[in-house]
Amino acid sequence: METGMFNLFTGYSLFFSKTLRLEILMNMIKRDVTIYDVAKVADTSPSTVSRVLSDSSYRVSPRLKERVEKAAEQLGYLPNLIGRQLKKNSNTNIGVVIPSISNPFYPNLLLGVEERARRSGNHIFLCNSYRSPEVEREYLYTLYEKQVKGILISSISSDYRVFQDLQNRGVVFVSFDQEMEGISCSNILFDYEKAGFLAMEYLFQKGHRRIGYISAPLNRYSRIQIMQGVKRAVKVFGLEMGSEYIQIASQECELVEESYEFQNGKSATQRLLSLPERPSAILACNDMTAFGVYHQVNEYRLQIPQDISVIGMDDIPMSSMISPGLTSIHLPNYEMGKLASQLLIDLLNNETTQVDMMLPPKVVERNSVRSISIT
Amino acid sequence: METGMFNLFTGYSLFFSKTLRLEILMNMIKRDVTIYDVAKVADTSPSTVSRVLSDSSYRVSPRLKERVEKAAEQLGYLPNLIGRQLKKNSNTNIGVVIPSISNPFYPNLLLGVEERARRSGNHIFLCNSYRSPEVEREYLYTLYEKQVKGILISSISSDYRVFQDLQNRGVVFVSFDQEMEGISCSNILFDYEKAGFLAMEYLFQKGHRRIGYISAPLNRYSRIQIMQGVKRAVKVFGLEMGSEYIQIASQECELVEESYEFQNGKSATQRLLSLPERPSAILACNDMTAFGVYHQVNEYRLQIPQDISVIGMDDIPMSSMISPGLTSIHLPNYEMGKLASQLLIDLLNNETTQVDMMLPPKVVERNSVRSISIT
DNA sequence: CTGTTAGCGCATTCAA
DNA sequence: TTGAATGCGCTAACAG
Repeated sequence: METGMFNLFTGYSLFFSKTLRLEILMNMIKRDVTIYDVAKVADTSPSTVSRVLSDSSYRVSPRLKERVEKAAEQLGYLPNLIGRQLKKNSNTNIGVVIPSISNPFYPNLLLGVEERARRSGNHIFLCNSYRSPEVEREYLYTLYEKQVKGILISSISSDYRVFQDLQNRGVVFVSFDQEMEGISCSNILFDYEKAGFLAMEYLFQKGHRRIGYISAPLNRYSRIQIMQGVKRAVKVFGLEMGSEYIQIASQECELVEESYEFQNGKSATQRLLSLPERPSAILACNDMTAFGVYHQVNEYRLQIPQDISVIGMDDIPMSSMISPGLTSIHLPNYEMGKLASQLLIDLLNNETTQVDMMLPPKVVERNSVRSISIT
Repeated sequence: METGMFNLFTGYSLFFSKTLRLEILMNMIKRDVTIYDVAKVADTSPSTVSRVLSDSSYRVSPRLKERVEKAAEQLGYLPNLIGRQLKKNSNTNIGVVIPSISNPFYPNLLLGVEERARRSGNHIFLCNSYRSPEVEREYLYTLYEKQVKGILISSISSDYRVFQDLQNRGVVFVSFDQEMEGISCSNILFDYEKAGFLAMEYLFQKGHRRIGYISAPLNRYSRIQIMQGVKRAVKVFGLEMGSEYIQIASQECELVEESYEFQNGKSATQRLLSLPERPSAILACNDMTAFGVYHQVNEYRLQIPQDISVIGMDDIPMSSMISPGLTSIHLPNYEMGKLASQLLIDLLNNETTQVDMMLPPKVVERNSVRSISIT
């Protein structure tokens, strides 16, 4: 066994073999092992240990390198990333701020974010704002205090001073699914206008002329855009749809969002089906609302799509499981998550500059729309 | 305007008014403002600033305190929590490790975790293991390196050396939904055995005697427990159910879990409906599987619950939106999230010791089970 | 009550 | 190629 006896200039090693020294050390420390401990065992300096173990590009002789690695292994050394972070003023954490993970729109998106972030060693702070500007604001500042440099956000706030402030402090934002007006940052959006148009076009091509549209309150980017797409389609295809066919929920408490949208779908459908001239098809502003339509149609003892056609938007996983399968406009949220994550990381590394992205929707055809032969 | 002219012992303030000093300072620093900057402006020492701004219990005179707060405000000071963390060797981050957030079982659970964590200033690192032991392992070690002291986990690994190692290093684990065998940590579980029994009991009381049970592969705590509950019910109620009524999927690729479960529900239903003596009711090991049952029953042009009854488990949000509403065994996952979070935080604060919790299921009655009059 | 000082763990400049 | 020294921002002895 190689001993430290020959290392005349290190006090410890003069008397004890390396393994003995190791044991003494390990008994002495209840605290975590640091590069100093590793240095002691490997008979070198902390700086060298740092060079070896933080895979810096710095040259270290193979012999020493090996000694350090062995010592680190023996001691079960794991780096303290907080120390590194304080020193380097950089980290591998990103914040994701969304209204609520319980909205089925987000899990897949988040999966995309995480998948991409993980590949570059990044971790995700998940922040649910619960649709409260105060909670959102609080989270953003805490993230900043935790030195998070990059934040992915689908904001519900309209007070952009917070973002302005944090941007001035160096935080990089990428906004997704919601447009951030009045502030300059990268946006990743679905082309909701096109989505609205596409849905109407699809129905038109299937022979539908009297179409009901059900929307949640027009207080968000997505909803406003869809509405515009719908209106454009009405004009382009020369549909004669009175305003009674456009059901926009009045703004209410949306605390439990999913159930709210389901209810909205139900009640709006009730109104549409009570019209003197029933629509032959209903477009819902999202799938959850479409499920409300399904439910109400069912209560009326009508059949989808025989008696009435339904088309949704978002294409959440459930839409393929329900009977009949819900035809829906697919918004690629997993891809959006990946792109947003990628973009943010690139921005943080100065590998790109601000960009806006627009993701195209596409129709996913299932069994909830029937063809009408035009007479 | 109060000037520093009278503070004879501070070099700076001898010559400049406070506001001037402030401006000079703010121009000089492009970097973040620290307690040293605040101290300079407030004409005091960093330690005093720290005492004031980190709401320590330390007494500081009201006058000085106010001066410090004003200076901090003027400078827009925000604490660097990394510095604090390095010094105190403690933080307010907790890790949550789950198979995949896209499984609709988890979002509400996570919401509970986060809700509770937020109240104590904690942040959530979300880690999806994708059902890969390697990914899980990697995440756990990175969390440790980021000095996360508490981890909530629904583990898919059976190699407990990782947990052992990290526990030795001081990490506190709370396991939820999956039992961690061979390792000593707090567990929060649903009483799946009871849930299985309850479902069967409910069907029995509704007059059902020939019941089909559809399970995913018996490779997890939950599934094994449910199976036992089902078997106990069969015995207790004296049901004569041949093994052909118990459909357990063989172990396959479960990569896209939700769609897998849906498919499993479909194919198992097909087999059950082909039996010479059809079951009058089907119990599915979770709601997603039950949706598969719905789908297949629909393909057979049969009606739920008139022709066949269905009962699920988990009570995911979708179950109340589908038609007919799916009767299901409710497992309180939001509450589980809150409890797990609470427990972990208490453990970290040494305010409690290791405990196991068992959360009771309960039946949520909707419209997918009919009463059979016994002849 | 207030200030001086040291050090948490690490990376890096500088000197050897 | 290696090591000594410094400081990232903060808190907590300790001294006054």
